[in-house]
Amino acid sequence: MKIDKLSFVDRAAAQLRNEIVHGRLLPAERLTEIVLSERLGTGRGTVRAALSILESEDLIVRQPYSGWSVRDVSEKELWETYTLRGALEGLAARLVAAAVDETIEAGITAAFERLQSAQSGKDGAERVDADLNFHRTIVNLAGHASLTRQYFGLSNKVEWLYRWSETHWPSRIDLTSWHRPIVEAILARDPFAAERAVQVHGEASLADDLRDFSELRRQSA
Amino acid sequence: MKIDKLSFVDRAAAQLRNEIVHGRLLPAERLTEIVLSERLGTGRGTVRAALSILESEDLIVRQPYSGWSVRDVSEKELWETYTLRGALEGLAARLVAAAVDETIEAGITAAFERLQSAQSGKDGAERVDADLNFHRTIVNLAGHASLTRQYFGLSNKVEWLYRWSETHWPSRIDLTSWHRPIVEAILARDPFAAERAVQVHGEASLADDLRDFSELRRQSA
DNA sequence: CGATTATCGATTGTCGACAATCGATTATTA
DNA sequence: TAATAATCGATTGTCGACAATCGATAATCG
Repeated sequence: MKIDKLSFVDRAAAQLRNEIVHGRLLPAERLTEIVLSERLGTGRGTVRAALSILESEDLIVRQPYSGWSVRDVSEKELWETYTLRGALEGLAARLVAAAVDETIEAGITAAFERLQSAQSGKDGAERVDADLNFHRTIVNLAGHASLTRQYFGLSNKVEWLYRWSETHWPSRIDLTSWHRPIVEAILARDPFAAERAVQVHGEASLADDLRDFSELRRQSA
Repeated sequence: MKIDKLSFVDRAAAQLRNEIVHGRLLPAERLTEIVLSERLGTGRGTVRAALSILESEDLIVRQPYSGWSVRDVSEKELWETYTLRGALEGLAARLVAAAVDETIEAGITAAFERLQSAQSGKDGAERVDADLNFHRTIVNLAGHASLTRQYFGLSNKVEWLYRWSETHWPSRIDLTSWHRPIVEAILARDPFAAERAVQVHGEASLADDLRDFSELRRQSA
């Protein structure tokens, strides 16, 4: 019988990824292999391999012979992440809209309904989860393995930035109205409109986050 | 003084990447760490880290406790790679077209002129290089670090598939006419048209490669 | 005193040894 | 004999030790 438990490396990577994305490891925070090795109870080589994975996901940065650190947050980082997401998710939306069937319809509808519930509820964390889930759902329904793979890393960055901004400046955007155009375009089987809706959504999200961020900058300055 | 020579890991990764992209390591070929370790004259841990990098670039595949192998070529692989390239390069073209200045104009023009020279020349390898260079130039001019990074890995896959098809079925497409619409849209500072031109080009390239590939399949069957 | 060089502690880079797992082959047994 | 279990060689997974490099600080020298 084949056992498919995760390797130590994958588990270490998952834990560190989680800590970064949820802000328990702060932006620009220094990461030393031996310290992490002791904290995670695993060898340094293992930690090193895990850090290498997170580097390939662009969550951390390495300076040779000097050290690793969590990426820093900046306006440019926000802009790059959101524009990139627009491009990948735009492709996904186009593909999904061109291949709507029962499965896709059910998946999109369920994700959108979850958004609506979260919108009326008071749970801030669930709002964030539902939002991220909606976008990931679209990508996963596109039937494009490489895209799903690429998007995985990017969506972690999005989640990281999203939670960061949410922690410091909780947003009150209307999840339902912000996402409805995407749902409608997909269900209308209009690839071009779906791609466009995703891009518009991305630009609006970016503007929203950028406003929060510069406000935050102003306060701490 | 700071020495910035590449680490053993990076050098090993570069060499293996090169061998895969140029087809010296065949699609689906099995890679064993100890063998590579002896061939590259470096430790197994180093090779392992290099393989891990190549895996994150989607050039090779790992099966836990079983081994590594070069990715296999398939219609789906071709479709995914080219559609993904279209999305990323589309974003790049849009950004470039929206920010045309002397530098961009010079860069695009130079890349296009190289294409034209290669077109009239007889050197098949130079045709491929010039083509790949043109696309990479657009992305590099977009001023988008994350995009450049993501595109790096993807462009290696494109190069790999391109050379694979070129080896087995040299193409005689007209490089100049295939790329001129992109150049014109960018120089006309029309972001929308530039993105569209890139997508159209991508679809045509895909169709071209797919035709070669199925022909190859037919022959070996 | 200012600039260059040597030293030192801390951290990463590299390697080989040992353990865990896999897949195939052989042995066992109902 | 066919199905199941034990064995074995090959390969990957994990770890700790040692070497290389960095940045800062102290020492040297004009």
